Amino acid sequence: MPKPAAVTKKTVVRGSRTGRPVMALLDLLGRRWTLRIVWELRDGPLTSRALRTACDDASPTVMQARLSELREAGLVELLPGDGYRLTPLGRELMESFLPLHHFAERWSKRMAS
Amino acid sequence: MPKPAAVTKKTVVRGSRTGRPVMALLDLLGRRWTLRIVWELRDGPLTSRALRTACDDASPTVMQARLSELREAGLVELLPGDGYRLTPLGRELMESFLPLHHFAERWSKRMAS
DNA sequence: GCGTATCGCTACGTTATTTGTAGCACGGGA
DNA sequence: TCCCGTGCTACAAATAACGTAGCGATACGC
Repeated sequence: MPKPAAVTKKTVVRGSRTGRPVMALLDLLGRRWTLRIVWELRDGPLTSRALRTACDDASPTVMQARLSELREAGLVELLPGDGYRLTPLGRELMESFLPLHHFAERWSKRMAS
Repeated sequence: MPKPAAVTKKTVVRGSRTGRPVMALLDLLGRRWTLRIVWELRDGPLTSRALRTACDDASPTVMQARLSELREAGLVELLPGDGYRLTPLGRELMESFLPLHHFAERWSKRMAS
């Protein structure tokens, strides 16, 4: 097993030495594809391969790693038959991200001008 | 590629920069230390070294790379004498991030139990 | 049964990114 | 002058991600 428990073993290390939860979240979300995965799951469950396709065909290696981390973080769950979906907690995360989505629109317009 | 549209649910955009601002933001923030830098600048300007110390002593190489990206994105600026600080736009980003900060608290409590 | 398809997931070699350490040029005091 | 602190960079080592292939399991149609 190459990567059994990344979140509770490494993430929390790098992020939460000070005990601030936001650091752990910053560390978890500051990895490639993590935020994207949550974002792509906003409209419903996706199979691992559909998720991979949705995420610019990210490599399955890192995809599985992120999914394991997100599952261990209680944000994503696997439903046999339907694929992956956000847990209620993961949905909270997604909704908390919405202001950033709206900011992206303003940011884009501001940068274009 | 192998799967055109197995999931007819959303037909997700492929390519982060093909038109959706949120993808560009996701791409920018999905890099190590980027979100952390914005977060650490929330209370005022910091010198590059103070910022590095605040960010768990991140290497100066990646620090400068992120700062260049953030400056190019119009989110951070350098004031000769005071160090780096958020631009008004960067402050908007930081405020948009606050819900995620609050979520982190709930997430931490939920995970602890 | 068999062949084929999908699913979640993994092995492994190659490539890209990050790290750690050292150091540069510049400027502002003492 | 020398000493600091600033922003910033070089460069090899370590790490993370990529890309391709493939596994075992499951579910179909034949």
